[in-house]
Amino acid sequence: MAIQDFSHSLPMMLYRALAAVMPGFRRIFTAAGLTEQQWRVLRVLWEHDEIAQGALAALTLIPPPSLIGVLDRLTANGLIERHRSERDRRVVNVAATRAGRRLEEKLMPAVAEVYAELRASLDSATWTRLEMGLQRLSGDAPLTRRHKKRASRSPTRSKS
Amino acid sequence: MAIQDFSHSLPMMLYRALAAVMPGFRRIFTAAGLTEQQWRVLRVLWEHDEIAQGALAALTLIPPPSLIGVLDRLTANGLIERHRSERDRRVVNVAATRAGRRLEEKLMPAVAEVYAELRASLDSATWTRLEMGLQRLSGDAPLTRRHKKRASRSPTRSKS
DNA sequence: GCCATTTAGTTAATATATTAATCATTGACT
DNA sequence: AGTCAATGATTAATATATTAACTAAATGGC
Repeated sequence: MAIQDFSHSLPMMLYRALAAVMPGFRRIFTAAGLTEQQWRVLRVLWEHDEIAQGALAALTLIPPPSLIGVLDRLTANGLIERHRSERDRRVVNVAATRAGRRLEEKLMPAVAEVYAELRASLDSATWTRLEMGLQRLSGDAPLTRRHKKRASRSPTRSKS
Repeated sequence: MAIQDFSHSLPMMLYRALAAVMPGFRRIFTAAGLTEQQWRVLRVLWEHDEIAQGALAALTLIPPPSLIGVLDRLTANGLIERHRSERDRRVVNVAATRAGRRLEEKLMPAVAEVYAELRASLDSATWTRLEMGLQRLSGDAPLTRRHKKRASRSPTRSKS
């Protein structure tokens, strides 16, 4: 019966949640001349110094064919650089340029502020349960707060 | 601090949840020669007989400029029809053709099955809390189970 | 050391998203 | 009636998503 009502199906609720949440952030990106995908790439590069395109695609959730064009435009704007790996010549590593890194200080404060407002729009229990539900959907480890696992994937990965 | 870790930001968690959930459904659509957006349009038309494009865009979450092309292709495939309203000649009404309606019986069972599996992959409390959190994000009425509202939007709208 | 297989990127073709601008029609107001 | 602002749909330009195919480089046998 739940699925009968299309508008209240889980996928549509997820899409609506994104449609409600993203415009606030997007305003900041576009004001800086960035698309959402370009922002995501930079956001990851600020946490990683140098990263292979495959890993970048996985972290940004940008499909590899789309990533090509996103990186092309970021390169054209002088925000990133691509270096082919010497050890494995199939791999292309990506890094932010100085200009790309400078955007972090320029944009993160405003984004953090919008994020804080978003966070404040829900009570803490609802927020936590929402995160938990989303993690379960994504196949992530349950991660109940009480028995928190330590570094289930990469060993002692810092959250820089 | 939460926002520091990009991968666990709420938007990325929403995107990851969709990326985890949609492929199961998409397999069914594409096997029937439909895109996800075309499916969404049909899904709404099965519940509505006839609907204006603006309302259709809102219900499917397909932006009006994109909807044009989606409807063009559905029309080309004989699954829908467009009729310009006589009362208000700006309005274009959309309806499923017989072929479009036939797809409901052909596809809904498989989709309902995937949806049931998805539903079963979470315990009922987690599912309910997830839905609640998503509704709050979307600015929907809180809708706590205990004090359920009756038909807040359209009066006694059937959930056919 | 050679070959089949796999892996990391890339290209191609089609469909959709985003933003701004345009067009016809309607409604309100004078 | 006539003008103006608002509405519903559409077009245009650019960016991204999706799927399949393709290339180059590495890897695991044999």
